[in-house]
Amino acid sequence: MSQESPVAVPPAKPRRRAVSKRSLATSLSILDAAERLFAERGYDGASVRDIARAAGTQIASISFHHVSKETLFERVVERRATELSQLRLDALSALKTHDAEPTLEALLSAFLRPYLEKAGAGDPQWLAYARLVAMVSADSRWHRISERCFDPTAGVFIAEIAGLFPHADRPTIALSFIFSVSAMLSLSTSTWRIEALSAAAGDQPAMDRLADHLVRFCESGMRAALDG
Amino acid sequence: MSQESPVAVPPAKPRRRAVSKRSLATSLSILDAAERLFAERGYDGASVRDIARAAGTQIASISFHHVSKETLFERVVERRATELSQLRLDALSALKTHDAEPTLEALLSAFLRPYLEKAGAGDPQWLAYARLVAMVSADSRWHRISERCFDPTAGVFIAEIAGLFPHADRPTIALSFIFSVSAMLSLSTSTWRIEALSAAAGDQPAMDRLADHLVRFCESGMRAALDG
DNA sequence: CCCAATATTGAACGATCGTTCAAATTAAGG
DNA sequence: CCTTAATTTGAACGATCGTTCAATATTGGG
Repeated sequence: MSQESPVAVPPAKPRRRAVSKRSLATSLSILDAAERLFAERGYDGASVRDIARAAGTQIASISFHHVSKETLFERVVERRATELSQLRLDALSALKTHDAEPTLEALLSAFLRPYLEKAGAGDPQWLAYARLVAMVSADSRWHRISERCFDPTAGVFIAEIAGLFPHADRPTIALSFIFSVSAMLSLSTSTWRIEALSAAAGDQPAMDRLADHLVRFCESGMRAALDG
Repeated sequence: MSQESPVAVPPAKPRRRAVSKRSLATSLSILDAAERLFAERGYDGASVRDIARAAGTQIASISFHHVSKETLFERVVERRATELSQLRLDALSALKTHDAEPTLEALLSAFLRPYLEKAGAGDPQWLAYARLVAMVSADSRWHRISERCFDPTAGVFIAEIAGLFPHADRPTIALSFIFSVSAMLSLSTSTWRIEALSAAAGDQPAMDRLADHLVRFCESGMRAALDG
């Protein structure tokens, strides 16, 4: 309201400075630790103190870099979701350049395989990620994340599948698609994963067999449900 | 160590008394409220205070009737698991009296339909239950519950299916079975359930179509995965 | 009906939760 | 190099967590 001096006030340009390498490393290690602990114990089961300890920082750094626990969770999910969506859409466009009409198996493969390959490479962060997706899909609390991160890409593939089954209505196709996605997620969420998946992690042939099994299951299941 | 009086001590028989009707009602309403809140918010997300308030009792009554939050959770899961297992095994034995060799579709139907019929009857408690099962299956913390409540019955059905596919090895059959179960659970855990399942609850024809769709999907998926 | 076992109540316990703050430290830009 | 914004630190906040306790009320059995 009052001016302390009559001199011309400089436009007060708050110059932005580049982020330091250390700051970026801190922010990243928090995301990694949060991803691991959220996947292990769920959103409410993982405390920001545990996350900070696992990341090797202070709890206050989490608020500084990621605002709050809730936005931290959203950023953890979003980070890999965008990468995974890109891989799926790339696989889809690669399909559409080769053939005029992709097969159902090819479409399902384009959607299902990118994650399985990431998890099969043995990256524990990717193994944890599927459990996060399952949590987000199941909890209405995270409905916003689901809409923003997963639904658009799923919609593209459902539309493609709809082209192959002109006589099937959209809800029926969507239902079959949900069956397929949940079967994929079960590879990471079912407890037996220790003896099957973890043994297959880094073991590419075993992971390939798992992926083949899944694609064959979903392809045939869909065809039976949509042809009738 | 020291005897206060030399008189013969009576054997101190602590006579058991019957539980009052009110006490039983309290214990039940706690189980119901816990089932609803655990399913809505997860184990860590639901507080015993919220559960007590929803049940219309005091928090201390929860400890009195159900020891701790952890055993309360176990009892909530166990209650319907035993009922559901019985329904499934009954359906299986009914199958085996009619035909010498049940079909794959009949086996899957015997396993999958009992829950869908319970949920389809419109009981919100049964609708919530599938979300609990999904939580238990995904969280290694509840591995003990899973082993005790779900694995035995699943093992029986997997053994039956193995009889139909003599050339398929057990792990492959188990994997296909997990795909099927996760597809069934997705009917309750996927967020779209509000508009589809709840609308279908009480609407028997719609629920029947959902169940038919699921059984057809799993039957065909399994056959494709196990025949190859 | 009376007594003892059972059940409910209301309050409190210590522990941990997510968040916030001022002070200290680090590093980028002129 | 020096200034200053960016970042890290350690401590503290109020709120809520699961559990426990003594006191009170209720109920079944003789």
